[in-house]
Amino acid sequence: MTTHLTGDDDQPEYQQVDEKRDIREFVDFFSGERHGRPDDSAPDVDLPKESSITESSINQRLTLNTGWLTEEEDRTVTKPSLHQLMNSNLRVKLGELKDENQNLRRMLDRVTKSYAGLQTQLALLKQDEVLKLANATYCAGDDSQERAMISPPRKVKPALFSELEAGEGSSTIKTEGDDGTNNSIVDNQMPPCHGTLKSMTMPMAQGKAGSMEEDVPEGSLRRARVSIRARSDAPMISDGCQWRKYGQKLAKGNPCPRAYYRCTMAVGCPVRKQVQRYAQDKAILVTTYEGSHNHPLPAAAAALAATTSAAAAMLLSGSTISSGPTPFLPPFVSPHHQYATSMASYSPSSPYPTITLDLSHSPLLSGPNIIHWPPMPPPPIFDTYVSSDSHVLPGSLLGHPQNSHSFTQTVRAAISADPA
DNA sequence: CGCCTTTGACCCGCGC
DNA sequence: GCGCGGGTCAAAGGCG
Ligand SMILES: [Zn+2]
Repeated sequence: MTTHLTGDDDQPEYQQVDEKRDIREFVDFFSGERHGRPDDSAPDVDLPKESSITESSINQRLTLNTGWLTEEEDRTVTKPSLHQLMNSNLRVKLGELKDENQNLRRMLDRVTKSYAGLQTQLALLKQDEVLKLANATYCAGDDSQERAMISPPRKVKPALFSELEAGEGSSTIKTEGDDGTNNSIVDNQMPPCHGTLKSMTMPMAQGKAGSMEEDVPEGSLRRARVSIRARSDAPMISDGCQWRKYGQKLAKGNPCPRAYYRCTMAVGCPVRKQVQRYAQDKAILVTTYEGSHNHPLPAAAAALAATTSAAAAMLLSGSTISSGPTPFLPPFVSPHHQYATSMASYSPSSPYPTITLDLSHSPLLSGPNIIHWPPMPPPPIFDTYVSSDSHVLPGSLLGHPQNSHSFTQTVRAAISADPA
């Protein structure tokens, strides 16, 4: 599991290099989106195939990603006079786009770095935990959770919960408690490196039965919570999993009821999630995930899981270090970072350590309803890069150019709510 | 017909 | 022991 990570030091580096390319494409894509419409229709990225070199390259990439765009442009630019006019316009636009691209690129860079850092931390934590926890609780497969177990009061029973609030502007992830949940599967929280892979590969074999020591003794108690916040109009976030509502209650402090969902993708899947809205700001949706899936997850779900786990890891690592009750930023995230892509905070409110990841300023999040991500994330370009030899999923999140893409997608997807 | 939501009852831990 | 609050169960009904 950690084998890969060991080399983290190096990884990030070339990752970046490779990433730059991807980022560029990525960025371009976004910029187009922004200028155009928020949604799919947006592909209007009207990059002309002007004369610039970069552009051509960009165009190519775009073409790869979304070929149709270019075509459209072609059509539009049929007339000569129009052509000229458009050219100038386009140039201006291009300039703007470039700027934006740069900004976005930087941001992405940071995000990527943060992510890499998280991964590293995760790996380290994992190792530590394994040693420490050896008997304490078993952390077997899951990574994310284990870090969660740092050393909270062990009474917590519920296991891992993560709330996800999607929003355009901000999203927060909280983690609390430790895991100890079961077997290894872990779904949501798993980092791509280990977890995802595992979960994907291993069917539900373990379900509940698999784990022996686990927590079952008390009756299915788990410990570890991760919460994510985002703003979304939709009632629920589309995370790639299928859920069945099994209960609803009014939270005492909140006029808005809290809904309880259970994963129905597999029969015995222990994963649950709760969705809640803020009374004051109904635009904010809080989704809490708990448990580990005992079945393979769709890419989208996996990505989200990875994100969550990363957040959890960050939280734990941070809490361990600073143990401060107040919000803190992970080491790898520069505080001054204007984008403040992710922020973790420790909440004293709950018995367990609670981490909050705040992506609020991340522009990436800003599209409320984007599309549903595809089940498998193989964007054209990336495919060529990665899918050929490595597992698309895990690899992408881990340390490939893709991961930035995946990450982003994850977030966006998370945000994009499902109009259920 | 299968899957899902709804909804009140029920369970359980916790504080008094 | 009691009340409270959070979480879950399961019957009943809805939907495609
Ligand atoms: Zn599941």
